Amino acid sequence: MAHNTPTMKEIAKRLGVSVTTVSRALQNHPRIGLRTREQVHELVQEMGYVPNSTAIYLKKRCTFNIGVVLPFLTEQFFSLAISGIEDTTTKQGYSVLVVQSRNNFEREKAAITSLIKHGVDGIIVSVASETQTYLHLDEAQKHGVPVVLFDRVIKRAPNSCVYSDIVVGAYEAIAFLISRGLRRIALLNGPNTLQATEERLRGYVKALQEYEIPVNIHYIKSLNLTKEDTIRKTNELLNLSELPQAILAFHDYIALDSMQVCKERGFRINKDIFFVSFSNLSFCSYLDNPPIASIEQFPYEMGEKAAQILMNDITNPGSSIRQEVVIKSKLIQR
Amino acid sequence: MAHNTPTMKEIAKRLGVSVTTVSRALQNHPRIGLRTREQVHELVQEMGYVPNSTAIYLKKRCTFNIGVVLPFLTEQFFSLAISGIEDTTTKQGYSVLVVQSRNNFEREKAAITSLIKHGVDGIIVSVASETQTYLHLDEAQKHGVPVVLFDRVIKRAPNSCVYSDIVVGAYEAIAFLISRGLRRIALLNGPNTLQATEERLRGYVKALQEYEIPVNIHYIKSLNLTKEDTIRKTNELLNLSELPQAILAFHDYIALDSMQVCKERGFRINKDIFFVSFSNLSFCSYLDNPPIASIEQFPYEMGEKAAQILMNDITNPGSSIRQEVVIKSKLIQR
DNA sequence: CTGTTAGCGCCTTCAT
DNA sequence: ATGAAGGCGCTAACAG
Repeated sequence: MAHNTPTMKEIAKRLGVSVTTVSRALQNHPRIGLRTREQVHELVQEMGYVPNSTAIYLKKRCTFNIGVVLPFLTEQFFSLAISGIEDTTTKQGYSVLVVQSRNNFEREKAAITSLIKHGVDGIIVSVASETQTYLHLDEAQKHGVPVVLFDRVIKRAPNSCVYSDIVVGAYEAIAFLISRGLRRIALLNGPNTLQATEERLRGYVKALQEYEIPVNIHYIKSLNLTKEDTIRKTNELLNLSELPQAILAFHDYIALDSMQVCKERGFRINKDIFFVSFSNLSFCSYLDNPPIASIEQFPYEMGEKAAQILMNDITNPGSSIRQEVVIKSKLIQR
Repeated sequence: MAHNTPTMKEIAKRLGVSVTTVSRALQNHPRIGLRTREQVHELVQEMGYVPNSTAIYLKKRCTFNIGVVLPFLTEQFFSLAISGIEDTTTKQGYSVLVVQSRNNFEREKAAITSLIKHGVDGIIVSVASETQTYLHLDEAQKHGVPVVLFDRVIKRAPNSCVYSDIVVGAYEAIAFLISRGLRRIALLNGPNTLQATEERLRGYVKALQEYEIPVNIHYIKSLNLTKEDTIRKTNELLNLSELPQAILAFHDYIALDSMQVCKERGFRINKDIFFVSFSNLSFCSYLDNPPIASIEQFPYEMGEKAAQILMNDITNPGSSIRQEVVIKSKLIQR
């Protein structure tokens, strides 16, 4: 329970100077004797002195920690986003506190409270599928802790946010399938609480309408993102008298589970039924029959951008205006 | 740059009591007026007071943060381990600072220094493939920050560590292949710096010897865990006049890349050449031809155990004796 | 039951 | 060029 790092006080004592002098030497303050500065730096090396950022916090009011709250680290999409966040924040001396919400609203709320308690200087959030409100984000703002949302954003929230142009992505995916001569296209969509769900639907409908294909309500399923639900809804699609020829999945994980159901029921992937999905996860390249296309959303870049905005909000608390950044997605054919 | 959380001082002022009283009320100190306590709690709610753990740190000498350093969050193995760590530490009010080393020693070293600077109470490390020394871990110990290693451990290090019984795992994997009638078995092993590499080799050799199969030195390759190297070494194996019938891979990611090379060169997976690997990653179940067996290493449990040991080291700094915990692995046939 | 005092490690005026 | 003093938010003796 006790860090025993040497303190400035000890260095000062061994050098027979005041703590102030040591402090200034460490900050390369101009008005300090060259000789003294050198001695201090030597001793710092020798004693392995590390400044106590916790104490600095009390003065400067910042911990150089930021918090990240997201559904699952195990989804590559999010771990890539973390990498983007980490790379831009560490450059500025910030570390990253990671908490998983597991798509549970209560956990998400607790995570944010906990992060505030731990004194983070800012928070980046990708909300849980359950989350329907942004009041828990307000709490952070109230404490002067800026919040930036990414990917799973709540657009009516007052926070800056970074997300990809899902409507366009979904539109292009459907257009691609239609160009392949497919017309009966189903949509395994996400939970209705998510903005991203609505946008996929918009792109889907838009493309169908443009190509004058009637929208079949039975082809549109809303999932809660659990495996069981994916299996159930896929079976519902496969039980229809007018079988869909293709499925646009909410993301690759959903596609994978759905594809498995199809295979088990004797459908040949990308022959009897085609798949297109979001995320473009790298491991799909190992599949014999991956989705024929996937919408790359550049999670690393999204994390990067979100971190940049947050860093800016932290550094210039005054000038922080709400930003909405759209990362262009890209349809990758396989 | 400024958290504007209400402080105890303000609560005290509004209630016309001293800060101490508020402090005690908050801790449910026995010697405090019931009435006062209630008033304090009410005001805390109303003002949204959150204790400043940074300030508490100065007294208690603990930040309730722990650091985790590991190669890649994008490897499911590690993100599962994080979940195990997170679940056991959050129970005790600790948060997790995550830093990725990307298998680079310098990054790992910098990560540890940074974590110390951020005042973490303890650190959990899975070392980079490049790492050959544990001197950078000593630095933490010197600062009174306990360190626990997991999975990628350095066993001659003075730290507690948690790892799986790789020798047994490799042995069972090879025995399994032999029981399938395969005798020419190659080993795509990890970098020689890792303990885990040597252990895989031990298990491999032991099994072959027990079944009186000569060890062919050309069947044993040491990889640096990059994709390029995996491709190169797999090609070397496939160029041998006596082709291996099976390959034991360092882990599933290696197996996947290696399998792809085999496929490209016209070998049929699990017909012409069989694969077995470590990790038992969930997404392998989506493959048409996954490795016929994989050694499950229970990363979640490993993280959990490492966190438990660390929590104990932090809470009882005196009684911390070096522990070495072995998590039993399990051969999963597919 | 409550208040006073001192101090955790560091930074920042204000003096010297 | 250097020191002394005060304070960031909180806790913990020590007094009442």
